[in-house]
Amino acid sequence: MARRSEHSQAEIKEMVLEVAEDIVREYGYSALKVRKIAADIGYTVGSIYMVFTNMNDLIMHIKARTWQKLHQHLQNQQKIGGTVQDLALGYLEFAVENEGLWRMLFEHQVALGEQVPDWYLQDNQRAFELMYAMLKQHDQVHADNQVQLATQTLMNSVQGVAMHLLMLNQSPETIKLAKAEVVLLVECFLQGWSNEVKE
Amino acid sequence: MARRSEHSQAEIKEMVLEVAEDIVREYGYSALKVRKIAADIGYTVGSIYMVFTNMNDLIMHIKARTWQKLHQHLQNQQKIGGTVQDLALGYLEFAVENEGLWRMLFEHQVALGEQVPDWYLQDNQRAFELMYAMLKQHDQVHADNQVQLATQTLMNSVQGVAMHLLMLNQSPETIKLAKAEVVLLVECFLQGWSNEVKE
DNA sequence: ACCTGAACACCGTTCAAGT
DNA sequence: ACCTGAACACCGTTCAAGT
Repeated sequence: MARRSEHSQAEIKEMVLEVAEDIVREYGYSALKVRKIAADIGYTVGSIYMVFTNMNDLIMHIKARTWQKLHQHLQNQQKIGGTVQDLALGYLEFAVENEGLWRMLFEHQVALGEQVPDWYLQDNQRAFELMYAMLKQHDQVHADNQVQLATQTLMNSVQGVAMHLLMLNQSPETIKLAKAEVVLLVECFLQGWSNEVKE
Repeated sequence: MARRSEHSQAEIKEMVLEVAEDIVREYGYSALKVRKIAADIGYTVGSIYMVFTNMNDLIMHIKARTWQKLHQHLQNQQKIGGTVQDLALGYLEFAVENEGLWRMLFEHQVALGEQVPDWYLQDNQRAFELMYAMLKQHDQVHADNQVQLATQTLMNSVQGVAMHLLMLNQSPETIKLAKAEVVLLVECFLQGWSNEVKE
């Protein structure tokens, strides 16, 4: 036993992430266990601790990758002439289509008072960049930091609407309701924001 | 051993909820364990299963009580002439002051595809009622179901902003930022909403 | 150097056995 | 009828021992 060297450390790391994501997609975050991951990649538990310091580390990497996937999703569906509303609805769509992974972003939290790693926050922030660019483009009156604040506010709001949807049972009706909320949110917020007086 | 009858079932239930909330407040949801609860109330593990069917049941009751606490908090701080913004900032204030309990509302989720109990949803909804009343009062143009939609949208949005705050480390600066986001959100949303054309 | 798998401490839940 | 506490299955993590 031992010393198989069939896969490099990097390959094992990728395999772990891949099967872990499959588990979360299919059975949800609560079903994610080391032994299950080990069995699925054909190694034993100890191997996972060669490539991740612990479960928390592994989970943070999956969460970071989910933000990357969201960014990708928003980028892919972005067309010329795309609106802020399209972007917000794209976010909601991603959450619905990736329920398990998306819910895990919030079901798992660092312990009270613990720090979130910097590389994680970067991937989190990057998913908001497209919204910043879009607001910036359609606006002349606000300063950069005001656009930044509006971006954060709007994205966090959309997140809140999506969160409420996924806390209930997803159904065609609840999804329709969440979409209506996002549409109303974007519509009202943008109108109010563009009417804001310059300082 | 056994047959102490020092406390009624109802009393034990209340004691369990009380110490469980203390644990979550101080150490967070991840520190909530049956054995710890049992030790804190001076009973053994088995006793907890006399009054709750399982941990999930206990947790759902704590979460329901947190919504009740939020409702209470909003009701208490409501003055004559209070604005929508005051209400939204009151929500944020509650989340900051009750970080552990509030975070648990979202850290704990029912399993993928599982149903949320009805009595829980009722307590959740009730915390939104004050906002509905306030929007209704300051508005003449919208139909009831439109006011309902606006209430959901606004409350979920505030929730999203608060969630983002509590995912990071709470600090005077991040709290100030979250407050600014809530203020901007309410201001812009309300202005846009009141300008909406009647159908 | 890489990987195993037994061992450890801890977890939620059950239930026969005491009073 | 009420409550105990040992037992069970399962969990994340470690690390001496194999190749």
